[in-house]
Amino acid sequence: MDFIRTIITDDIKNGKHGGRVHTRFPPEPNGYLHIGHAKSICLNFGIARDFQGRCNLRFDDTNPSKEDQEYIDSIIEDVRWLGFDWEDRLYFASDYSEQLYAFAEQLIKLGKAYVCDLSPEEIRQYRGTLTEPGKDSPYRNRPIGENLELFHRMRAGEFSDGSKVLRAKIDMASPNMNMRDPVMYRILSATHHRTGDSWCIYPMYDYAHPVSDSLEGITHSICTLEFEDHRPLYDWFLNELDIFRSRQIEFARLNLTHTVMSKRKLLQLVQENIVEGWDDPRMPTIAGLRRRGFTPASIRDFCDRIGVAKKDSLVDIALLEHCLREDLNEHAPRVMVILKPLKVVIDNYPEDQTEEFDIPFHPHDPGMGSRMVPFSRELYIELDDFQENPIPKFFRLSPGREVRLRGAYFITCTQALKDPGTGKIMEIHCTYDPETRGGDAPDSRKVRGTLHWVSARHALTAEVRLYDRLFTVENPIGEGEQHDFREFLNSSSVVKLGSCKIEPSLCGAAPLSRYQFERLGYFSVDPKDSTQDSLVFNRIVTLRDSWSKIEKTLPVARRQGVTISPAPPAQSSASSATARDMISVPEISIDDFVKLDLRIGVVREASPVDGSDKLVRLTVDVGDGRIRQILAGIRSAYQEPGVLVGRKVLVVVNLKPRKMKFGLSEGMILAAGEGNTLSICTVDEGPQPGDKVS
RNA sequence: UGGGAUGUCGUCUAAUGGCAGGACACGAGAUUUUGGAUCUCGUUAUGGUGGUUCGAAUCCACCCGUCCCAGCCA
Repeated sequence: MDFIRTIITDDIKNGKHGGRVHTRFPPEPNGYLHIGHAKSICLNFGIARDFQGRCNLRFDDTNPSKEDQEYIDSIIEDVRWLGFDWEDRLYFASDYSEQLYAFAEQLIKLGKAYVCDLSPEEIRQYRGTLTEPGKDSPYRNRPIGENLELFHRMRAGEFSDGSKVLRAKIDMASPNMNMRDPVMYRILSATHHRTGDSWCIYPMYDYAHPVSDSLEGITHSICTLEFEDHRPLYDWFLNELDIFRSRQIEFARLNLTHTVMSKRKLLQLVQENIVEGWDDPRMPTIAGLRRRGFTPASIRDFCDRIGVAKKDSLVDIALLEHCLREDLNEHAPRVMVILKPLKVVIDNYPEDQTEEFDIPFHPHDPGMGSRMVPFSRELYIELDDFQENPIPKFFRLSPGREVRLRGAYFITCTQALKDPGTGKIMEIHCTYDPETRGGDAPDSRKVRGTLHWVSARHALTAEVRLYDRLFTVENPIGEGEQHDFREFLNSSSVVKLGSCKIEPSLCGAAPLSRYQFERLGYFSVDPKDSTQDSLVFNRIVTLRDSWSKIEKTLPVARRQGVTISPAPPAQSSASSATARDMISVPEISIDDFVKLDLRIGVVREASPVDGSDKLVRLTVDVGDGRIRQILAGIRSAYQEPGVLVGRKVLVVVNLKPRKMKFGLSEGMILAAGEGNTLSICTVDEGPQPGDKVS
């Protein structure tokens, strides 16, 4: 149970509010809701559900200059879609205008509020700073009668925008800035999206919110951490007015890796056409997630799992993806779609023959039924499922190899036809084994791979959009002040494939319906760009992919099926490693690589590590004023590590130190090669310890 | 440099003076007509230093790190 539910449980136990629990979700209609709001929605409505209470939907519409009906509509749609119900309790702070005004008059009469004629600039100056107290406004001690009269005239429209405000009279010397006579009302001659032109003064959040909560009998007013400093003010208004006392409780807002959450930055992405609108499937907005194909249940599950606390956090988007896959795995029907088609001709299959296979929609849920999938002599398979020179551990199709076509037959590749000019594979030829109909071998021989396929003659063509994370780094706004978050945009966050081959059962698929494209991921029908005869699919999320992990650990050259020929010794003076040595480094992106801080270091000591036959203990001076210990697995090449003393080496210095059995290792040194051909990259002259290597 | 918060595995989150647990991620294995799913196993944490106590993530003191606050925005 989270800390808020603990508080509420205690309140109920103590009979507070007669055991009544009433929350509210209070969005300002000035933007679209995002997944961070979903956390708040799930919290507020979830608490109401758990404690047999109620939750209101209330729009905090006190600033007509930023708000719009469009946002109200989208917010209502989004909260509903997430699966929550406010019954008849849809409220607007603007509905309380008269009450808010009357309470303000009451505070004036109590001598707790005054009309102030200072300009915005003067108010700022009078407020003081974080370390110095403010000073009283010259209008602070206006007589009550005069305040009342001026406030009436403010409402009547006698003064220009910004010329006067109503302020609470609290304490200009408070260490809490919010208590230094905060503004309660400002003059704003703007047309309000709901109240039109009937008002020209509008209450500020700090005043309107506690009063609105109180009016609605909200028992627990849950908001985010940045309002913690406002709580004394929240309580002050309710106390001075002596009205129902709601209790404000703050929790940490949601941050997600590989995206941004602030309304301002999301707006920027939209306005600068970095994305295609608020509902772009890459956006973390509810509208974007919905269009992408996310299920409301997976978002609710995610919000349950991230918990609620007061610590600032950055939740791994992998958790969201996990919740999605868990839901979709259970509920999405399986179909076969080829993203990048490669034609396969089955030479021993009769040219004019067609047959159909009855393939279930779900491997473990017979209740989902099945569909007939046509098969013929010419098929499409995935381009990636064929390699002429298969790399290690690749167990799909290659010349001479047998694989299973899902639910159909075993086929064996006999030949690959290449474009003589480019060497590109154009078409492959196979034979099939009629005895393996349905995908089982009568002699129970095994194949390593099972491929998805689509009959060429029966296939439909569709567009498929592959979406990926919007940003390449975990926290685009946390990379230091010299960086703009747009620097980290993922250039391949969307890849649109125009001529994908889909199985005929997909014909007429409904907008937003979700499928698993076998071996590829989960996809849904784009509701905006699909038409009756041309479907567009969005990739919601890939399948978990253990192959890509295997692939990443393979050396670049092997992965591409390149034969490495021995290279001549490198001429470079910066390194004694050869080109051949360098090529077998696992691939990382340039973005990853630039994060490495490589420095020249001088080896001061080098000795074998007792108890380890691989490690060498080095102490290295990298010019930062202290000597680092580095444990390196280079013993095989340096039986007598002493020879390294005095050499200049290349050190990665910005790594988190690793605690090893034999001590702390504070860096890595660059080495190349394998087995006993391994050698450390050394530098012979020029650079000094601490020099940056680029 | 004022005030308010907050520090537990890589990440999120439990443990309210008594065995530091779970989820995700990661790794290994089994299984598999999706390199999916499923199952089994595993690695990894109380910011630091003192103190109180039989016993401290928890209480106390000091230190350190991070976040928020000087809108007539919310």
